[in-house]
Amino acid sequence: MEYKIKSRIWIEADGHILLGEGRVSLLKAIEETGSLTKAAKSLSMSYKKAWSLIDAVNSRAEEPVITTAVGGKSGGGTVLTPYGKSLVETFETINENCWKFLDEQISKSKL
Amino acid sequence: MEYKIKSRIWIEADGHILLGEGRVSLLKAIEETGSLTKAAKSLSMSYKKAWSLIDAVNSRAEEPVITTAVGGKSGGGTVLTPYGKSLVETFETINENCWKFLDEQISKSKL
DNA sequence: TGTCGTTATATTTACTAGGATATAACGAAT
DNA sequence: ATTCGTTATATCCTAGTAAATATAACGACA
Repeated sequence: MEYKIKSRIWIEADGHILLGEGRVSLLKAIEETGSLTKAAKSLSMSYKKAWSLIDAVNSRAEEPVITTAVGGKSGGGTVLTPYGKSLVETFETINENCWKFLDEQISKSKL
Repeated sequence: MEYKIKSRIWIEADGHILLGEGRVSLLKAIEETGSLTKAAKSLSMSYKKAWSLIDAVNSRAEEPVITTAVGGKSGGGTVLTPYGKSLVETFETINENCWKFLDEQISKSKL
C-alpha cells in the first residue's frame, strides 16, 4: 500500500476563481468542436453549466477568452481567442510541473 | 489586476482520499484540545462531520492516527499518535513547498 | 420568408451532502 | 449508585447545488 499525492490548481483574478481544471477541459473541448453546445455534450455537461463556466471565465479574464457567433447557416458557434489558447497552455504546463514537483516531494518524505 | 495561482493537495491511499487540508486542520485541533468534541467546536464543525473525517483517515492510514479514550472523570478524549503527528507535519511542509513552487511558476509565465 | 442549430436565459424539479437532533455506552471520581 | 463529558451511531430534515425543461433571439441560406 502506497501513498500518492494529488493536487488541483486554479488561477484567481480579483479574489475570484478564473480558471481551473474543469474550465480548462471545457475550453479545450470548445477548441475542438467549435461550439459550446457540442463541447458541453462531449463532456456530458449541461449547456447551462457550460455557459455559466465560460461566462465566469470571460468576465474575469483580462481579455476575452472566446468569441461567439449567433445565427447563420450553422446556427452560430464559439471559438477560442489566441489569448484563451495561451491561458489554457500555460495552465496545463504549470499543472504538469506541479504534479512532477509533488511526486518528487512525496518520494523524498518519510512516508 | 493580477492573476494569482492557488492549489489544494491531498494524499491518497488505495484510490481513496486519506488526508487533505480540512482533515489536517482537524487533526491539529485535536492535538491542541485533546478532544474530538472540542476540536469540532473550535472549527465550527459538527461532531458528526468531524467523526466521519477522522474515521476515514483512521481506516485508510497505515497506522492509527489517533487513540481514543471513552469514559472516566473527564469523559474521555482523543489524542494524536506520533504517526499522526508525522503525517500532519509532512503534509504541511509539502503543502508550503507547493505554494512556493507555484508562485515561482506563475511569475515565470507570460501571464 | 421560412428553416435550422446555435447562443442566451429563466424557471422548475430532483438530489445529495451536511446539519440538527436523539440516544446509547463508557468508566473514573465522588 | 450517581454524575459527568466524552466517544460513537442512527435518524430525520433542511438548504444549496445541479439537472431538466422551456423559450426567446439571432442571422445565413435556400
